[in-house]
Amino acid sequence: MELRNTRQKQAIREAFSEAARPLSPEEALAYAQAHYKRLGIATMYRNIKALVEDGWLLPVEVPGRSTRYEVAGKRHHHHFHCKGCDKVFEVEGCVASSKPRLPRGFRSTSHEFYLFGLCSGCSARNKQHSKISDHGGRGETSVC
Amino acid sequence: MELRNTRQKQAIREAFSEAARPLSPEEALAYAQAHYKRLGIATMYRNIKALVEDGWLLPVEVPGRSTRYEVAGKRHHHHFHCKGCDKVFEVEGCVASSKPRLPRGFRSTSHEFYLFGLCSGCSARNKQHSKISDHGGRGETSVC
DNA sequence: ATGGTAATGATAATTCGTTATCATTGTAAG
DNA sequence: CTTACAATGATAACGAATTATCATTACCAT
Repeated sequence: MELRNTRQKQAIREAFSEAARPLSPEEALAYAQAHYKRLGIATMYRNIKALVEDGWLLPVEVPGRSTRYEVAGKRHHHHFHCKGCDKVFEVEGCVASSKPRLPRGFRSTSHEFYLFGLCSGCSARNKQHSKISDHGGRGETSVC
Repeated sequence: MELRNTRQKQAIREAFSEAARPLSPEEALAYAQAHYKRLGIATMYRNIKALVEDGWLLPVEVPGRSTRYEVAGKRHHHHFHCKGCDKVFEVEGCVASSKPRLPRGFRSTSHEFYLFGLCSGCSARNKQHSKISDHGGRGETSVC
């Protein structure tokens, strides 16, 4: 398997490379169809599965949303989920220092940090059309 | 609606109060049936929905899992998801200080921090029966 | 105690994301 | 150029979580 190099596979890899943010299968389909119009959703699922097994893609599980996928090998980072357009973005840096105290006997092996809010596009759109429901910061976020 | 005080409703509220951790509808059903045996799952879903609307319950969305619910009004905290038993626990304290830098125009309104690993029960069980797959810390967790 | 009706319980139906099926297509080895 | 068969595309099927349906139950104002 995965021995023939099809236009579909190329289009799918290009989609994830270009996007530079985690994509859902449906989102990836839209991006990839810009490269190869007749691409089907089944092929997208099949190839995502294969690319994850190959280690080329990594699943990104967002709370309350379906799984997104991003190209593997990036520096440690976290994710921002836009409530407006439902897109997920990468966030550079990390929530350094502090170490949460776990109850006795608990062993933690990994963690995830998510930010929620409005991306630049939705933030601007929101500001134009209504004055309410925008209580965000200004490029920075206080953590707790 | 929500004007009659049934044994089912009492049992459901007691279940969430006693558990002191976020419960899935199925988990909550098991707890509540200790108080009222003939409780059905449909009633659980109906009441969870009502209690969320009332603000008595809060949804807790865990990456890659179905939604859990916890009683509202608690101090700021985060969650620990046990890979062994799939239960979600509360974690006191927070990942203080640092502020991730967001791209221009992004506005963040909230955040979530998740820890993954093994709870005390699963950790002990794991240590007994096999020596592998436990690379956790000792009650503390380095963040990044 | 009685009765109107909110609430319940069993289960059918729905939704969403994903996987399976299978006839057809097109890559690439010979 | 052929040709085998990996891969695709359309869509059916699936599984899990949740919601809808509806006959029955039981809360509580009277």
